Amino acid sequence: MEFQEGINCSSFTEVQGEEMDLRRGPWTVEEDLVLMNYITAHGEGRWNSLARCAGLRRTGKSCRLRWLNYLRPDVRRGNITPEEQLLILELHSRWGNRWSKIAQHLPGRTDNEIKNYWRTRVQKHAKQLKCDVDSKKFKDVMRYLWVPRLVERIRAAGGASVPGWAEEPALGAAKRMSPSDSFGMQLSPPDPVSDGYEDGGVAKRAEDDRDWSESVYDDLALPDLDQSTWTDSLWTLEDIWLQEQF
DNA sequence: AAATCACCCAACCGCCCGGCG
DNA sequence: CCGCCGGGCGGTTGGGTGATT
Repeated sequence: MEFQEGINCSSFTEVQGEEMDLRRGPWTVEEDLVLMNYITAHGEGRWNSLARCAGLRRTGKSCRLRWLNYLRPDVRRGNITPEEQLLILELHSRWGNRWSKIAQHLPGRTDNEIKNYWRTRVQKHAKQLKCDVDSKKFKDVMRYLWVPRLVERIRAAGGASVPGWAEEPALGAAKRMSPSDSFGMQLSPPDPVSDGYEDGGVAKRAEDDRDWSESVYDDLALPDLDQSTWTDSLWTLEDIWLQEQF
């Protein structure tokens, strides 16, 4: 891959651009280097001309995506921490699928990563519950089972698995979302030992994804109640709790 | 050991919006 | 006002990989 940085971009005509067959698919190490070097030297923006001037046979969009989602120096990768999960749950409940907006509150995480997390994990749990992620049923399970459990995991881990950042905002979110410990407990949460959360935070996805939802949901005994009444009462209690807090 | 399955995630696609001539 | 273009966003897809049979 030749590096075209020296070429005057204005002389790099549209015709040449059109004649170049654009590459697609996975990025090579060489392409990554070219892109990083070019952005280091010239900054980002103007992605189409950037792609041309850097000598990359990629669309501007492709370059932008590669930079933002992968090459940017401050990009964090790896498992989503419980703190981050908590924030995602809370912010999604507030803003819906506004992934970029949500990502702004999770430093180093990209909208793409959060979106992937939501689709692969959260929606899967909803599927296991045979309901929609937007349904009351799922929101209740999230709020009264998932969130308290995440809070517990964060506390058990000392609440600082992401030094300097996640501790406060995530627990703040937890406080806003979780009515109270005692309230959570009244709902007879499942035995943590039986559903894969006893490992003290050594997050193995298989354990996270173990089929907890059915047994968990059975514990709630929802089918024995009129569900709308049940959920309505939960929301009411939540409102009361919020009023008490603020 | 091989085949199949399930999952994850990087990358692409299509749409939309705002700026500009 | 209109059309074009760049950029951003959410949705979707397909390859890679690890788990399971």
